[in-house]
Amino acid sequence: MGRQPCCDKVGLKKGPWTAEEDKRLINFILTNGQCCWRAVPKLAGLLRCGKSCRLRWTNYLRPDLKRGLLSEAEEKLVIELHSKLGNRWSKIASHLPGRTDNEIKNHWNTHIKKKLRRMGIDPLTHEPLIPSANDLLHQEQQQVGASADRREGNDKVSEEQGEEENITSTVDDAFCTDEVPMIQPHEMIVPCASTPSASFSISSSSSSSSSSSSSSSSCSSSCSSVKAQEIQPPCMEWPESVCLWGLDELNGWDFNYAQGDEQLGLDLFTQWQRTALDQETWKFELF
DNA sequence: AACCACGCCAACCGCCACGTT
DNA sequence: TAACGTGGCGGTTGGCGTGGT
Repeated sequence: MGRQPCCDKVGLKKGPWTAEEDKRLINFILTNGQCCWRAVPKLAGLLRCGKSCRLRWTNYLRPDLKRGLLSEAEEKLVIELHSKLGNRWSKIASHLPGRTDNEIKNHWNTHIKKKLRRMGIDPLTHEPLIPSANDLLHQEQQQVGASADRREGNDKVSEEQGEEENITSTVDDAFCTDEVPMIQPHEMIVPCASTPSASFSISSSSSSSSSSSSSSSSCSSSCSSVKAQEIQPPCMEWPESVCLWGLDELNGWDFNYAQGDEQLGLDLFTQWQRTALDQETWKFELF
């Protein structure tokens, strides 16, 4: 039988997304909502497969994403959740608003794993590591070096260990997954007073990567019934991530590609730019 | 300045689950 | 119930940036 590829891969672009592609994808989703990923590239004028578009949106372009390193609290949460859920990154991500499974997975593999190992904890089982003969030898050699370091004044290793023992113990004491607040769609995008009637909310289907069922249900509705003309330009509070793109880039964007509702797209982005500008100003004031 | 090694992270790939026909 | 289509998930890869030599 053989499985069909998710899309016709011939002639499709791969690799890093360009600003222009991002523009098109964002504008398309702002205009039409998330629907039928397979059709998105065609409709948005992108030479990408639908899967790639979905990944780009959920992992990078979604307006409710937090950027930057995970905070200590978030890290604690990830460790605790991982001990309970294992490598079910999307489930873990659903407990961390604004974080994606990919991001958490990356952070786990690059930071947390190492930390846990340094603490003598198996990152897979969360049990204390049973060192092999080789490890013991290696450890012994390291301890000689470490004690030399300590003599120099900075006891980095023990400091770090102490800190992290603290982390796990506090997590064990205080944490309960049931108590983790889940961000609600309406909490991500705050309607502005100026457009109280705005019914359009992209967050309704993008609250988290685990909300697959809701996303598919919203898809069916937005696919069939929502026309671009019916959509009020959304008024949203864009997170900092959007602002980080820099105004020059935003101002340089144009939305004149063929399929879209050009005026609507323009309105949407004018609004986006304005909000971005506001937040940029706020950032400047902050610094 | 040039080279190399390493770490990080965005993106890809393949499999799976689920819904529809 | 089987076949198929689609979206989602988790593992892996490769490009890029950075620090060291």
